Amino acid sequence: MSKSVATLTVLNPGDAAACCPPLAQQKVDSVTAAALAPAFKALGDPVRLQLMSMIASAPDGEICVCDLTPAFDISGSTISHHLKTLRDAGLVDSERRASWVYYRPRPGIMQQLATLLTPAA
Amino acid sequence: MSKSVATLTVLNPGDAAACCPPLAQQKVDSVTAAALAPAFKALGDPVRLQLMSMIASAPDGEICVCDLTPAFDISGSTISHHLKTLRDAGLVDSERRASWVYYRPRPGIMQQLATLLTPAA
DNA sequence: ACGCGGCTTCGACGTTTGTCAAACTTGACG
DNA sequence: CGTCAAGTTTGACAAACGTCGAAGCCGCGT
Repeated sequence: MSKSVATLTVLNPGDAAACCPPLAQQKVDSVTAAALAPAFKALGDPVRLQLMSMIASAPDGEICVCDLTPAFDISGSTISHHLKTLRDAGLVDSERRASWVYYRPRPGIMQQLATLLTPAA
Repeated sequence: MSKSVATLTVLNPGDAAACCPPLAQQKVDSVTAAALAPAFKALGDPVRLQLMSMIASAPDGEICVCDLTPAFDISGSTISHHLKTLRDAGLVDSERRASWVYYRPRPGIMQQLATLLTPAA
């Protein structure tokens, strides 16, 4: 009911559809644009870009919110809000363990976006 | 007054600095995040994502606004506004020729973003 | 010189966003 | 239980955004 090929999986929670025609190769149709734009939008804030980077580069493949928060000068609730935005965009997953919540990058999606931005040929 | 190396040129009009450490390889510092986030933000709207695609995939390396506008259901002034956003983000260049204005992708920047999103190793 | 068509700029509008403080939820530890 | 610490949710608010129509600017044809 939803195709997944190797390292290239779906984007949004729910269905497949939106896959990865290199932006510069042919016009992105409006459906794909609507599906992919939110991911770029989520990365379009400096704090979230850093958060995403910290999560994606976490040595253990995941990182505790308690390790993210002190890296910024903004309130914990704002960090939490940004994390929710990343989650809603399908970029990360979260899991609660004991008192702490861990965030982990969602595989595939970054690859999808990278491919989209890749030069035509 | 601004370095340009092969296919990897600068991002913002004005200076270099922001280059391309694969997001998942090490934490993106706040300066880089602040420099790159606007580009993602610019791509974070469905209309602009399509516009960018149409510009980047233009057969002649450029495309007339008059060919962009009719592809959408929104007013010409809004299209123009979105194009300005893409221009301000350093993603495209524009040039007026006779009565028409042509947009062309700015080389390098897309590559930069793609590299940033590339998996760690 | 004039008008016209293509595009941008300006004002205005409702909506969304980023931020905070305060209230709430969840699990751990006495 | 009672409390405490870690995160999330809620409510509020100013700033930024997406959109439009109207006005402006710039080349071209007549």
